[in-house]
Amino acid sequence: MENKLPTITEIARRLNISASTVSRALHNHSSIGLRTKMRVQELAKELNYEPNQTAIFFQQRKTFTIGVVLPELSEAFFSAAISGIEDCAYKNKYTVLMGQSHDSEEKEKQIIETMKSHRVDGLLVSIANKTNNYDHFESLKRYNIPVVFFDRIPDMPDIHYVACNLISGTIQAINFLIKKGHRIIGMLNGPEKLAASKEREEGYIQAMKKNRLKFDPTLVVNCDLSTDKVYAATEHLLKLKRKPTAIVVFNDYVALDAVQYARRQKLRINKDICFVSYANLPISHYTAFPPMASVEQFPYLQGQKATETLLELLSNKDSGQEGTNTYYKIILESQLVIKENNIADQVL
Amino acid sequence: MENKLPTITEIARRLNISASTVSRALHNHSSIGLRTKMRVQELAKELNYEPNQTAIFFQQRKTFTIGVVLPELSEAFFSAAISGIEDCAYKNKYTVLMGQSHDSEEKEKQIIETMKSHRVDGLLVSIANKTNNYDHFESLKRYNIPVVFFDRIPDMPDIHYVACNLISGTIQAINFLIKKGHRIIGMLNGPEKLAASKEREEGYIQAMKKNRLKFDPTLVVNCDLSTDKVYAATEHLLKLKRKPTAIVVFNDYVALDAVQYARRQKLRINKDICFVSYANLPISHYTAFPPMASVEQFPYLQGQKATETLLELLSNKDSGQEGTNTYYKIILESQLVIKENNIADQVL
DNA sequence: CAAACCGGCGCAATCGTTTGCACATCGCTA
DNA sequence: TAGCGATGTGCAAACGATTGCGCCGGTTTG
Repeated sequence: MENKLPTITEIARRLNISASTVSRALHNHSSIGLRTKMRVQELAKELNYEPNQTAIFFQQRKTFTIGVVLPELSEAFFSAAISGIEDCAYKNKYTVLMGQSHDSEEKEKQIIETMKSHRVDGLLVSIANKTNNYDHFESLKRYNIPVVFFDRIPDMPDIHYVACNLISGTIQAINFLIKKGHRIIGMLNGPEKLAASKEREEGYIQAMKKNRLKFDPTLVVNCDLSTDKVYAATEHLLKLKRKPTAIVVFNDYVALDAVQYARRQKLRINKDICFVSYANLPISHYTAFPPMASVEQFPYLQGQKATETLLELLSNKDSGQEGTNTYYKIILESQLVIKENNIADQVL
Repeated sequence: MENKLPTITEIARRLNISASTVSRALHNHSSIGLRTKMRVQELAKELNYEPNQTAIFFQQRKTFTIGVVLPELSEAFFSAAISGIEDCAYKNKYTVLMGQSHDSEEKEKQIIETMKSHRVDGLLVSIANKTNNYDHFESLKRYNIPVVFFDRIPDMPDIHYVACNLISGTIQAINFLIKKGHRIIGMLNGPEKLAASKEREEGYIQAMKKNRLKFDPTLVVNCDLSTDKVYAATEHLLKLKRKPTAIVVFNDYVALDAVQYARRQKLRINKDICFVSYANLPISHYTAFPPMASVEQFPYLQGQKATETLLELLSNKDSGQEGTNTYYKIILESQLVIKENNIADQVL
């Protein structure tokens, strides 16, 4: 029953020709006679021949596989991103090898090792929260394995990346709040060293300046994104003497927790306190107190663009012209989405 | 700059010994002298040697890769499942190749082909909604590539699978509703041919019987899960002469839409009409009108169990004893989770 | 008529690793 | 001194596909 997969040699044996002829026949090589081609292709189909990719990978030093390393598959942002990655890779006949770092630097390193030994052609990486040391990426460079970072970008020179410009989105968000009459606006930001956090703060500062409002650093708090810390950070903001009437929150999940906290304090959402956040997750449609607006970061698109970029790097590499020291830095503009039909505004 | 990856042959050349000795030294083979071992391992470390997996895969006819095929990566259920799969695979030194069918049979077939040619050691599959024909799975069997299905199980004999027993969960759900005083209970079910739909209906029927209530088939409607169809199905149920006071809905997402529809009809949720659903998604905590209860299906655990099962099949295969015609049919019990702290019950 | 050419095909090397087997060297025993 | 078992190492085949090169026979060309 052990149905051996047919090989090119087997076909050659049956037809009394050489393996090289079979190979060329299957590739429609011009130097093979029509009769032979036909015979080969017929038998190949009959035997259900399929080339052994592992042999080809080995021989060609190319696996048509890209590795994806990201913190958490079950987070909506990343699952949308990987969906975009997989779709794009699939269209280009690449497959996707996956690993999640769970935000641990150690695991990230190990995954990169595994992927390297699997000889992925290239990597897409969204780095772990806790990663401080970037040696493992440097080593990839030495071995000429291209990497495109997306969303969570390390602070390294000479890298390719795709990211969303959060500055513009943040400015839009602040402008929106100011137009609504808010003057004291807090920011519940993520971990300080994330570029994403820095951009949010940068946007915040710029927007305040443009609106001729004073930038008050005490209104910006950083925290990691665990529920406890979010509660604490929200508490901190709400207990300030200059108490904000609106808070811009790191993302929709965090906003849910912040809202939760505020409600426990008997604050009326959208009256006593307003929230604006990032991500624009579809679930917000259904939540009791969605943020008034959310900055869309287009994860699917980011995944897609990152994949396209990587594939381009790979094709340049194949065609020999590698030395080009240009680095792709692709910035998507974020986009503030204002929520209509806020359920909380409706009658129960 | 083109830093060639070091090979076993390179190490052998430098040390003036043979490649086979190097190979054995690196594997700590007992027949290699201590001195030689040391020298080899030292140089290997110095050169940062890493075995070329593609060569090993090729040689050993084993890739330490499992393929995962599922409908939609960005759905919470599947992203949790794949998270479990990846974690479990990683622990056992396997990597995960991914493909999403987007519920298309055609794409599912193509992905299976790709994975076959990538020589994955085995597959984990949750089948596409629209898959009717199972030939592509039969062919895997012929080639002795083990498959473990999870969650969405095809109606085939002699397969391995991991699934959640929804009957018990459904019975719990109905019992819960009956205890709350409901007598006319509707069911908004998924596509008829899904085993998951059948189980829900089966549970519904059993629960009604046990409670000595008449089973009224008109109270059960099937629909695909698009928003439009859900609206239509909800409308249908709510316009019945024997109008239900509670509805058991296919999953939390669908429940959100059903709730949406009911509210547009000015129905008061949890008063005029109650909902119970499946999945127990964390977002339900934050939604305005979460179902009163939800049947947890443990996606992460399912992924994990499915992976463990597959790995066991693989290790049996390696140790030669394949013929065993036993099929793993692993059933997890689902679990009704009753939502406390229903936001809708609270004061705005 | 010889030379050049070309279509059609096979030979053999290559990729990096593993592994069965043979071989050499050693000390030890009978 | 022959024989033996360890011990340590190398040889070579194998995995399946690709590809540069060369060979053979036939046709065209000068």
